[in-house]
Amino acid sequence: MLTKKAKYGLKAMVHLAGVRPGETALVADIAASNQIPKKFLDAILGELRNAGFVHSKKGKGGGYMLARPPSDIGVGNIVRALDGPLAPIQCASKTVYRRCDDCTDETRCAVRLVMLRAREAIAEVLDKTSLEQMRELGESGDGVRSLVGGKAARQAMDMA
Amino acid sequence: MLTKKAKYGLKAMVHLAGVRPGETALVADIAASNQIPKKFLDAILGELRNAGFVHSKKGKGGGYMLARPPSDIGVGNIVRALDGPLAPIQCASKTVYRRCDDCTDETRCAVRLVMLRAREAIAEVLDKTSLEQMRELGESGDGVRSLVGGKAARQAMDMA
DNA sequence: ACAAAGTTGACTAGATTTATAGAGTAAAAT
DNA sequence: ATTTTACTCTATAAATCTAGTCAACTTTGT
Repeated sequence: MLTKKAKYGLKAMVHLAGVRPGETALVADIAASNQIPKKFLDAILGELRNAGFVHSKKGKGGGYMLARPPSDIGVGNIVRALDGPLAPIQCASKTVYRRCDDCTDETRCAVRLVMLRAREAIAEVLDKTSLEQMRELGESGDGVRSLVGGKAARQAMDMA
Repeated sequence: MLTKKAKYGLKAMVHLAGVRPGETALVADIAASNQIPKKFLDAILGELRNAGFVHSKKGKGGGYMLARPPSDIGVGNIVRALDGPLAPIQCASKTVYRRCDDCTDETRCAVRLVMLRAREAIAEVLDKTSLEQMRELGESGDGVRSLVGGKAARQAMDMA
């Protein structure tokens, strides 16, 4: 299970992917339109800033914006920044591997071997979906006919 | 991330799948050979008993045993019993679905739509692996190679 | 230049869940 | 009755989630 931190963070990133490039969004607005506790979102966006995913600006006209185009940001990496490794257990993680204290022979741990496969499956979805693609999923309203049909819709939006 | 409860529970179930049918295993033995805090394992096995996965017997010669043959027990269902739904967020769960408080239009929530796919991927692995198969993975020792067999799998091993 | 208003950022605190330990109770076998 | 084992209840430390207060910075109005 994702923590609420990651869930809120992903929602905020989708929101930021929806503002016109160069413009900013206020924490208060992101919080209101996504029903996220504002102070919690403050902290979350702070972490995302430290991780280099977003830039912030104080004062009037300030707010948050994406640091890179949403097509360059992988969903999996957002989750990693907020919740840590995708792997169900840390000894099955590729990015932040750490040995289990309770395992003598890791290469024969049945739980780890299954969770390696689960990690692979999760990463296959989350690392191959960009923030832009995730946002398009929500726009089209249906998850099944997804990645191909969304691009034209996005370009239409940008023109408007 | 799985909680330690689920991780320990899975290890205990693998252990139980390894005792000869009809025989029991002691909590103390399971705890010792898997480096699990005994009292915690007590509680975990209690939950697994309430969920119908294992039977227990008190007194001398007592202990725990599987309630069904390990080929009839899905890994996903063990995880569900201990940690709840497999889905990264509850609104993406099929077994224990619950609406998000913070979502107005669920069918257009980008986060949910991505997590539905992640859930599908996780369930594909965990629900199609039986406890018996999981245990066999650990027995063969080079489970990664024999399962996936590819270059990526070998690299994952190398990191460990 | 200065004050005021808007906005992020940092620090503290309480409520809830997770992870662990201890002490003792209940049942079953000998 | 004694021993062996599962089971229950309580308690503590850490992490998660949320709210509140105040500080730091940036623009705008005068």
